[in-house]
Amino acid sequence: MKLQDYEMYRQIVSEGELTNHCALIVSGCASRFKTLANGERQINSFHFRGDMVDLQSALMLKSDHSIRTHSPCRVARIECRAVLQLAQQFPEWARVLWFDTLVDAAIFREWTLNVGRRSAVSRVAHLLLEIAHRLQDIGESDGYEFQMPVTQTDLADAAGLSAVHTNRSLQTLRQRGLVRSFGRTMIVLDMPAMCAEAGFDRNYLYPAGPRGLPAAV
Amino acid sequence: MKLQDYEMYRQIVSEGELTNHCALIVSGCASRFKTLANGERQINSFHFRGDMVDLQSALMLKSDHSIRTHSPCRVARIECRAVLQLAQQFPEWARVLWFDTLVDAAIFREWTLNVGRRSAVSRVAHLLLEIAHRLQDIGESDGYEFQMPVTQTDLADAAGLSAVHTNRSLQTLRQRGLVRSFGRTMIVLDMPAMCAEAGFDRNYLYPAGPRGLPAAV
DNA sequence: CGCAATCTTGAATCATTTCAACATAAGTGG
DNA sequence: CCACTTATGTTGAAATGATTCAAGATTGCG
Repeated sequence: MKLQDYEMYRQIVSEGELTNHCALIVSGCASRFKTLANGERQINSFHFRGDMVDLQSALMLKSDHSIRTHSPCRVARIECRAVLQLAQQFPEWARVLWFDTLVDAAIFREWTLNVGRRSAVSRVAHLLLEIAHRLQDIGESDGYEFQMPVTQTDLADAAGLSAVHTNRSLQTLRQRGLVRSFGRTMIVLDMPAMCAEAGFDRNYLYPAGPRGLPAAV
Repeated sequence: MKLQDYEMYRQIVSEGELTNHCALIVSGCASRFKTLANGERQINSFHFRGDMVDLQSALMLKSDHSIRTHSPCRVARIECRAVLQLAQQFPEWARVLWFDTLVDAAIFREWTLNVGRRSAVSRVAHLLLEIAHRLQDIGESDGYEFQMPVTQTDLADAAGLSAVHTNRSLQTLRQRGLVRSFGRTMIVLDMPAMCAEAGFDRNYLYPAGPRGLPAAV
């Protein structure tokens, strides 16, 4: 295992690349994304301190997506072999890793719903609420106020919207008094209304844990 | 383990439900989906013979999504406990199950890209190509010709489009000579053009396997 | 201070949805 | 085998929602 520091907006992993390491984020914010031939980008997930991103590399030779930092990041790079051995030797660890992947998958499903079926305003609201919860988990938010970890352009790539329309959707949320923001600070003013607008149900982030096991990894 | 038969358009699992069993599809076609409060539906994946759908139930108490049949289906229902024990006792099995979940996740990522960033015509083309490959895998297609397992309305719910626009996108593909179809029969006439239109790269379906292991489950 | 990135705005265009109607196919019972 | 019914597919026209482009305002950084 080796610690490695990345600057803001650096690509940690590139689509199609052969991977030898899994990456655990020690500090900062990163995202996983895929791109189209014309360069359009779809962000699949955001990741923060404590997230094991790229866990799939343990079993898959090539990465089907890229990973990029949205801030300076400290990353612990763990050899795939080591992760595999862990899973091989300790069934409890195999289960924890599997569970982590299952949670990932649940988040992807929710995002597909978000991008596929929700209105622009709802999509943006949903993303904000997910970020609020994720940051709360790691003690960087009280669940209402937080520092936006990404730009509106990146938010747009996560929402499947243009940057301009993402901006306008954000304004709608502000005008309706659901959020307030200045600079990078974002504050959810009316949580019930936000959840209603977003159709947000936190369960997908915190699935009732492994049978007979604590849910937390 | 118990075999169970379902009619067409029956819900096998419902969102929020407590689950005791994992489901393996023995025959037929099913889909996983999530719904919005207003009833709009987003299909997350299609499943065919041999697919372990609902594998997540092994570790998660509640289901975050629903599963529905698109044809009469025979399903093998396996107790979650049994699946867990398998993983617990045999590291190879733990690895296989984990790998299956990782492939699932890769497909979800591709779908999010599809729905979030591709044009209507490309989305539909991409879905058709995925279905063609999946059916080829189980010997129900030569990769070009197959029986559409779902209606256009369901295709629309997978593409994140309205049924009407899905129909028109399909017509565009026909007019441009990329596919031909009559009744439920669908034929890809110009595979290179289809792949180009869809931005289709089969790798996400067949990730290079577990290190030192055959990829197939 | 000045540059570069990010955010915001307006107006024109384009893609997609909606609605409502009709056409076709598939399945059911007489 | 036909008439009936229902599900699915197709069409056109109007309305909506989102994108694009190009410009200006603001912020953060060196």
